[in-house]
Amino acid sequence: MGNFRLPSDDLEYAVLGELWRLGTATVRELHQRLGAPKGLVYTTTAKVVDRLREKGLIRRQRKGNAFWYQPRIVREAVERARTRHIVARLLCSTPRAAVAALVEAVDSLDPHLLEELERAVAARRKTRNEV
Amino acid sequence: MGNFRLPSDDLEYAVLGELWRLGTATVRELHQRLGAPKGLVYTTTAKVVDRLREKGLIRRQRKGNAFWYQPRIVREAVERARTRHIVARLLCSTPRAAVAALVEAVDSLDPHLLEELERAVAARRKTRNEV
DNA sequence: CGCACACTACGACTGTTGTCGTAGAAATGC
DNA sequence: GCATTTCTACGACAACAGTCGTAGTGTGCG
Repeated sequence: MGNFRLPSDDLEYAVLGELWRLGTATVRELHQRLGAPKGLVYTTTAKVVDRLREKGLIRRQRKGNAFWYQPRIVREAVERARTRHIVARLLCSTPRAAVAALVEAVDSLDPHLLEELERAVAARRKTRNEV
Repeated sequence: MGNFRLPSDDLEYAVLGELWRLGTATVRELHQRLGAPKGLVYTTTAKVVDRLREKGLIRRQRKGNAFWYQPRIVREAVERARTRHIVARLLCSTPRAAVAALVEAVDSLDPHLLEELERAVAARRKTRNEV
């Protein structure tokens, strides 16, 4: 896996996420799914795509007159790294309180996810015990 | 609670967190605890403190020739808002996978926190059932 | 008094992201 | 062939955080 910088903010992640979902897409498709609904102009989306390419996160191939873009790295690796980074920052000061805030945030965002969280914790503990 | 913008990045949060911990502090104290260990110069810390004040997050009082700073808002409110914001961004694309990544991140950061997380989830569920 | 030291104020620069505009190249339609 | 559309390339700007330097204003000590 080559060098890459993690994208740091929302729009870049949204575009990358969409590319992971679609597998392959043109700027126009990404723009229609992401930029346009947010009221952005085409070139804004194009710029974001371009910067993702500069960062080595996606690659492209000429297809006709346009380019087709696709992710260059597997989703899981990036999301894990990103999540770890964010969680580390979240928990660094007062871990216990932060964990509680985290649970509360998940629940208030979508109560279903609290059950999901519970399952994930249980699964993780099981994995840990097995190994 | 007046208007304020959430601080967005690490150093600002670190300073704010330290102020919450200490209750009251001068720039020099904050610098000795945070800036100096990171190799920053005094004025860098001072600037961060100043920007926190611009954002309405802390206030100050003259004491002799220096200022004493203290938080203007309660820790919990800010941390909850911050956590919710971050978690929302984390979970927006693929919630289930993101929850798993989150659990993994917590565990890999500090295994003790996995148990803490489990307790927090249980506590949250209980609260929810009672209410 | 005069010098050294500490504190604040403030400007400046860099890097990053979001945002857009313009310009040029390529394809398409008539 | 020419006009319109569709891409890409790229420069530009604002906002923001981190970072530092300089200048001014004190306080205190010899």
